Amino acid sequence: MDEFENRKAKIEALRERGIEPYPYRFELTHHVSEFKEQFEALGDKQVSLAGRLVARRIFGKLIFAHIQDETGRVQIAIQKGHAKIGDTEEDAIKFAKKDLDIGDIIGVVGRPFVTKTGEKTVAVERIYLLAKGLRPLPEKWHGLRDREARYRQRYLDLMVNPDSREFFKNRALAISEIRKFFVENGFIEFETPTLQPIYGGAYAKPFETFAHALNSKLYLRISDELYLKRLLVGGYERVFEICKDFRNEGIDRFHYPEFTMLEAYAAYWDYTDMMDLTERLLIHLIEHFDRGETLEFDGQSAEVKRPFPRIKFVDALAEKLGFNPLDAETERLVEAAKKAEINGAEKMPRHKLIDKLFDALVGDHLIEPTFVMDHPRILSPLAKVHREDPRLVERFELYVFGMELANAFSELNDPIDQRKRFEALMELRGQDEEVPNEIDEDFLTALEYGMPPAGGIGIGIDRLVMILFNRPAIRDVLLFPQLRPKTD
RNA sequence: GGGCCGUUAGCUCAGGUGGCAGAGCACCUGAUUUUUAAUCAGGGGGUCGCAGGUUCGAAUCCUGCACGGCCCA
Repeated sequence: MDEFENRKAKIEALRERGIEPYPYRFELTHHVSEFKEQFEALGDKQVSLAGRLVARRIFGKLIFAHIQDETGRVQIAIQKGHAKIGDTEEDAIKFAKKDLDIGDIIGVVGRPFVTKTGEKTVAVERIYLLAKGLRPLPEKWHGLRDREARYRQRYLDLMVNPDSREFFKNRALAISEIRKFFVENGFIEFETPTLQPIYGGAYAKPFETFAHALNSKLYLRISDELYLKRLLVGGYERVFEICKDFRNEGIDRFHYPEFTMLEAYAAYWDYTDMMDLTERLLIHLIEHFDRGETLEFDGQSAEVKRPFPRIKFVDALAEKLGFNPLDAETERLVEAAKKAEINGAEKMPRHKLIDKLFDALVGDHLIEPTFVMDHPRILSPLAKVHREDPRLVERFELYVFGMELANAFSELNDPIDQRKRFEALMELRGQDEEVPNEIDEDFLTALEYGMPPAGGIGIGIDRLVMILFNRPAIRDVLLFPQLRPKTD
């Protein structure tokens, strides 16, 4: 009989003895961390704790075991003549030896005491089975190492790898902290559609679906930009949203088709105000999580100090190329792209060439948080033309450890110019499959009613938590990454 | 899409040149009232990712496929 069958048999045996292996409720007085923190003050007071039985050492008439709850592990001691099964008067020593298994969820009622070796322990008076576990836990010493298993069965990873449990909690706390930061800065969080009839606000291949009730094709959002801007038109002045965006593209260490994005827009701001907000946010998070002045990521380190260095897109690229990319013949850019080992350069539209060249020659090498400013106009159809140079737009991207972490504009609010930019973009359709399916006329109508001048930003939350907590692969910051179905 | 690497017990991993499939943890039986990777004695557990091929004989060599990882596109 294998372990699974063995444990299943125990369920029936327990029920026959009147012990329910899946009862409804248990009254806790303390979590493990509270029990340990309040230990001295507790004196001889009765406590009750619950958690998963994760280790057990049997000495005949005495058993030491550890239970694990969300806050940590604590030792419990079950002594013959002192501990009873549940609410009965039956001695619990044999129950704890034979009926319980490592992996079961149990509750204990008992009193604090310190062992010979000084460990804070619960002397058990009553022990309750709260949920029988049927499967053996992964190895107690090495935990669950296999990456595939950790992704496919994240619950096991969380159960046995404390690092993993801590990280995902921190991710959640970071997102709460980001929300708090924006709210404290006067922003209101709104919810905009995930299903959109026209995908826009970014360049990306969308996921498509069909709504029977509307008899129409819909797309999962690649961005929420055009909806948040409608809210500015409607009269809200500072808006943001943290949501999933979907891009039907490749998966690698830095890209995943379903990712978490923050977008925020502030009326009467320009991109310099957004830069200031971005710096403050990043510094705030680093301080909140006590990460020090130097971030470590994937074997590299970066000093994070205000103000972040600021470089100009065109100047930085021109320096690497030896010529100005804006004036250069396209052939010259193709040649440079080949030299930089960018594949498929011949077929690339000009804007893409410049984008790829920038990443390869400049962006990938920006380790410390750096603002790259004032991009060529063609790359940025939603940004306002630069107030000093009409070939550029007012835009910045924040690069950290070679990754693009944020993207912000002085938002284009001139409806005539916006229409021209969309039309220019539509001419690229066919050349570039990431161009939107059609012009969002309703968005243009909204702009025609007047949108205040505004600064806007998008921040990749997955990447942000990657650098904040030094997790160098995006799958390691996602709880349940998609994998192909496993066959045998 | 291309290159390289991996897949062996529930988990962590060994298994030169082809020759009876192993260890530790976990599990089962017994002993054990201060252990904490408890200890001692004994025991059970395998479609070696899947499918073919070569061979007297394949976990091992070859081919294809699946899944995963890393790098490139």
